[in-house]
Amino acid sequence: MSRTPSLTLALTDISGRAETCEPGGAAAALDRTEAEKFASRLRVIADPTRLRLISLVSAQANREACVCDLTEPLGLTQGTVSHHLKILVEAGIFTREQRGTWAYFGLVPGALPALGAEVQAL
Amino acid sequence: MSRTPSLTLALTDISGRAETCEPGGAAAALDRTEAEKFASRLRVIADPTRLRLISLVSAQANREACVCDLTEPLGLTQGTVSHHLKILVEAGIFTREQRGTWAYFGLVPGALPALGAEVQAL
DNA sequence: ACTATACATTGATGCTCATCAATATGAAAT
DNA sequence: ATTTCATATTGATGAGCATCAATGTATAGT
Repeated sequence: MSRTPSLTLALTDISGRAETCEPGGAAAALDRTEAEKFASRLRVIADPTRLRLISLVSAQANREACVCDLTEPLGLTQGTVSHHLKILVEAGIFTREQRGTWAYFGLVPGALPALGAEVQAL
Repeated sequence: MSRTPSLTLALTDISGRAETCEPGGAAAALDRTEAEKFASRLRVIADPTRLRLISLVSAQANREACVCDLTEPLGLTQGTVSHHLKILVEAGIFTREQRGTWAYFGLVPGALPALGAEVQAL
């Protein structure tokens, strides 16, 4: 990161793609590393348990939930749920806030819409 | 499918979700089978090789390509490329048209935008 | 200090799947 | 018919990963 940060890169930099803009929305073909990065981000939500976690938190009243709220409706071990939550947090999809003994997880605003937009831009 | 097909299910039936429409876009939590189906569709594009196939075909002049055009830029075996193309066709993302000895693959219009919209609707 | 609760981590296990080499299918040309 | 080219399929192999049981860590309450 040797360049001075710009204030105008927000919308065009979401995908991490080059700034070329062919008509019709088609950019140049993805190289190996670009494809691997995008695929690994998609793999985060390409899992039934994590999809259910996302929809469970969304359906929650406060838009947040702790592990103990999530382990029972999923029918999975507490350790497994904790594992998936960690993946979602590291992917920037979930936030994690510790309050006393509890850890509350919530959706990062705009994360999933951004991912969906990248799929549509393919 | 015992019901008479309706002409008005188009937009609401894309996701295969129930027709409940809570304010804020949050639907009820996905059950196990719904989540598995959605995840398996996402797994199709959560692969670097298939992402590159999609972008390669998109970048093609005629928006279509045969296997021999794709196997070299990917640096993979012909059998492997054929394998991924089959998965993309079965997922409804690619079309396949046989012309003589060649098989031409192209994008199904609207397939990826629909998938991206479902991600955004999470 | 001790106990109980909430969450994280570790190690092991089994399944899914991407990839290759090899072979099969099928169509076109000579 | 035979050869050649394009694609599909099969079987094997190895890597990634979801899951569990067990254990570790930290916080709150008694």
